[in-house]
Amino acid sequence: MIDPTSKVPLYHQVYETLRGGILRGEWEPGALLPAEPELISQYKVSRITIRQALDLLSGEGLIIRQRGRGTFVAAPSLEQAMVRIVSFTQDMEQRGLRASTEVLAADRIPAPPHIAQKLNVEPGEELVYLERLRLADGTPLAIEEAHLLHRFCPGLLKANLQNQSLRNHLDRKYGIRWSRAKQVIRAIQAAPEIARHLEVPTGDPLLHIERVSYSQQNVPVEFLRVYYRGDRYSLFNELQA
Amino acid sequence: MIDPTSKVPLYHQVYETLRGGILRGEWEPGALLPAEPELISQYKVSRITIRQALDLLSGEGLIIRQRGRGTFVAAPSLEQAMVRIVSFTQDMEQRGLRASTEVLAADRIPAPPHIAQKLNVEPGEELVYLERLRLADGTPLAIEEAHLLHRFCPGLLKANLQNQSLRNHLDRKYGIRWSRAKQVIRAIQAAPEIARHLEVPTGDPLLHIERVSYSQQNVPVEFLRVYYRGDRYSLFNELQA
DNA sequence: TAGTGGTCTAGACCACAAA
DNA sequence: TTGTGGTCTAGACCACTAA
Repeated sequence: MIDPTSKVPLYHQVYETLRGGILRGEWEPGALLPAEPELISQYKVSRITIRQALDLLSGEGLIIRQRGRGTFVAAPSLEQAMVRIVSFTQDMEQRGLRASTEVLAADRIPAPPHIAQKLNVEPGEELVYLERLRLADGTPLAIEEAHLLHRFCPGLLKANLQNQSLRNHLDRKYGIRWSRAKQVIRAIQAAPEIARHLEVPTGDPLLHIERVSYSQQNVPVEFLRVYYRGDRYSLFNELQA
Repeated sequence: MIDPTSKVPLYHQVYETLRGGILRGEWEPGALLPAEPELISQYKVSRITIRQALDLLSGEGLIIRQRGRGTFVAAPSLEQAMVRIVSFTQDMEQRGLRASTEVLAADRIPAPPHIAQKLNVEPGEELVYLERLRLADGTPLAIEEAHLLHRFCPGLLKANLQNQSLRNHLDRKYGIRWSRAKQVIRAIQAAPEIARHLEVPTGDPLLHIERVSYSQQNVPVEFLRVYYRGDRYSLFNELQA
C-alpha cells in the first residue's frame, strides 16, 4: 500500500491512507484504530513515520489518541464546518437535519469584473453560474450562488445536479478536488429576491459567506456566495490562546 | 532556560519559550529565527525535539519554514481572529485601525440561569458584568458584554478598565490566562439599545459572537457576548480539504 | 502485568536556496 | 559549495490504562 520509491513522503502516504479510510467510513466514529506497532508492521515504516502521520490526523481532529488505551476515530463535530471544506449535506448531517436542494438557475455567463478578480482571470471569461436553494428538513435554509470557471468543467450544466452532489460530480467527471478555500463571513440584510426564496421578511439578518476554492493544482476554480438564514444557522469554532 | 527535570515535556518548553518571544515581539514579523542547529546547541536538546516545537508553531501559523532559507516569523493575519484568542486591540491593529473603548456598565450581578449553565455554575452565583463600547478609528464598531465569575477576580470593578486591557489586568492581578475558548457565530438584528450605541438603525444586521473562555486550569471563567456592526466587520478564515 | 501512546536521542541522507 | 529545513531510521525509557 505504501510505495517507498514514491516522491510523496512516507508519512504522508500513511496519512492519506488512514484519512481516506476514516472519511470513507471504514471505521465508525469511536472505533479503535490499529495500534502503532501494528501500523508499523502493516506499512513497513518506522514508528516516527507512523506517528508523524497520526500527528497530522490528530491535528485535524480526525482521531483522538489516549495513552494506555489506543487511538480512536473522532466523532465529526459541528466545528468542522469552520476548519474543513464540508458539503452542505455533510454539514446538515452533523446538525441532525435532512438536506435537500432545488436548482434555481443554471447558466453560462461572462465573469463580472469583481468575480473575475477573485478567480484571478480576465473579466468576461466564461463561467458556469449555479444558483441553488438549500433546504434543511424541507425548510429553506440557504441560497448558494456558485461561479465556476467553465473551461475546467465544460458540459457541467448538462448534469443532473438536483440529486447529485456538485462536489462528487466535479471529482468524478473533471478530476477537480478542492485542496483549500478562503472565506469571508459577514452579517447582511436579506435582499428582496433572496428573502423571498428563504421565506423570510426582506431585511432580515443573514449569515453571508464568500468563498474562493482552490483545486489540487492550487488554482482558484470556484467563487461561492452563500446566504444562510440568520435565525436557523450558526457557526461554531474553538480558539486557542 | 530549558529544565530537563521538569515534568513539562522539553519540546513544549522550547515551544513556549519561542512562542513567548514571538508574541512579545522580540522578533519582528518576517525576521529570521535561529536555525535548527543553533537552537539545538542553545537549548541542549535533540533536533527532533526542536522540530517538534517548531511543528507546533508552524501549525499555529506563527512561523513559516522554508527549506534552504530558514525559519521566519509569520506576519499576523486577519485569519488569526478565528483561530486564536485575540484582544480587540490586536484585532484592530491587524486591520489597520485604532482601537478605543468606552465603559458602558460595570456591575456585580447574580448569574441568570442560561449564563450560569454556560459557565457551569449554579444560577445566582455572583458575576462581574462589564459592558463596553468598542470603537475603531473613533467610530462605534462593537459592544462587548463580559460576564466573569466574581470569585476568580474579586475587586475587578475597582480597576480602571477604560485605558487598561481586561486581559492584561486579569493576568497580572489574578493570574488568569485563557487557554482556549469556544464560540458561536450568528447573524442577528440590532435591538434598539444596542443599535443606539452602535449608531445604526434598529434592526440592522449584526455579527454576533458568544464565547466561553477557559482558564489555564480548564475552568470556564468568562462568558462573552459581542455585537459587531455588520457593515464594518467581517471574519476571515481558511479551510482545508 | 501487558499493551498503549508520549517523549527523547544520535545519526543519516535528501532537496532546495543562496552565494 | 555551504547551510537550510524535510524525511527517515532504530532504539530507548516513561506514564497511563486495563485486566
